[in-house]
Amino acid sequence: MTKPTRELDILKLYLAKRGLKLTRQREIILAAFLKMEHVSAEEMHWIISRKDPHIGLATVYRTLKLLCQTGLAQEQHFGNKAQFDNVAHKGHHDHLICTRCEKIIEFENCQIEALQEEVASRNGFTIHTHKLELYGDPVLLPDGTCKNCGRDLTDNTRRTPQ
Amino acid sequence: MTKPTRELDILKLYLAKRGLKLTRQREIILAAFLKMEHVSAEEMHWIISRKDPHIGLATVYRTLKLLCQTGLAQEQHFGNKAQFDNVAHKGHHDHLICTRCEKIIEFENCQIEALQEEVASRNGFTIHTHKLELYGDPVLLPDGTCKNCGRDLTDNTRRTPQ
DNA sequence: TTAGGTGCAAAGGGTTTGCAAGCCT
DNA sequence: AGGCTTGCAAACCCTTTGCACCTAA
Repeated sequence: MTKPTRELDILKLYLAKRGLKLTRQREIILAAFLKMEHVSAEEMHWIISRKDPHIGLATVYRTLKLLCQTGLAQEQHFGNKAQFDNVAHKGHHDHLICTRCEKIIEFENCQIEALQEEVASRNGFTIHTHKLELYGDPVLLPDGTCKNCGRDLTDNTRRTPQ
Repeated sequence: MTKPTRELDILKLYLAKRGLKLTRQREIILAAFLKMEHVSAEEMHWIISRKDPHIGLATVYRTLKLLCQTGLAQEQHFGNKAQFDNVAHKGHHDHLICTRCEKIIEFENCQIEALQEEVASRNGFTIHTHKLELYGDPVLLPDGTCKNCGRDLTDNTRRTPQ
């Protein structure tokens, strides 16, 4: 039904190992998930509704959690909403969040990670995972439009850190 | 009623400037807040219930948000719960979170912050604030007790990153 | 055939809001 | 006195759960 991928194999293996099943819904959700950097459950629900309008939101939640268990996804909370990151494609990364629009830029920086390890070991811990979010004001052009998204942000209020 | 502090002055000024009022509830909550590094709304509600059992949870939420606006507090989300950090006392800091118990260690690291600025400016942003959480496994002693909290953690499951 | 999975709707937990009564200034 | 605040309860939002009906293996 879906074209075979390395990620599908990972999922199949995970399921087989514990007697779980590969369903049509899981295949559809995985395929959609692999096409993006990150999604919230509701976004995913909306996206796959075009493939099959009968898949329930609960199934989306259950499947995205499942993908986290396989290591293909990673859950991140922004405020009170959760996002699921596609780790399979890009590896671990951090987030630079625009405080004026909804844009989220992903990045990675080895030097920062190294310093994190240092802090942790100084405190008697080994890092298992981490989360770094930078909340930034975009540089605006003279006319008040955002250099990044092009919108006029003169009067916008800031998005607060979460 | 409460002993005067620099923080109380900051709050008074903020309120006066926009025609808001200093109430008994706000004084009680601020005084309690200044004694701790961070609190959740429910913890705060419980703590001040000893001073006045009639203060509602909604008032606690409203007041903690107010403290964020004054710059005395900063809201941080851990999973689906929010914590309010006492910025007034310690300045900005990051969190090292034990994945085995509920312990949260606060730290700050200038080198990491400098690298963050670098990442942001490379992407056309100036950092307004940030959030860094390290999720770590504590070093266990030979008998399986945690070097940090002293509890036996042999069989515990991990706390997941949020 | 038989776990395990699904959809739906209801329950949950944390946070916010509407409103009448209460309190600062 | 007038408007900001409060407490209470209901509303909200996102997420999880219970359950009878499906479905992969």
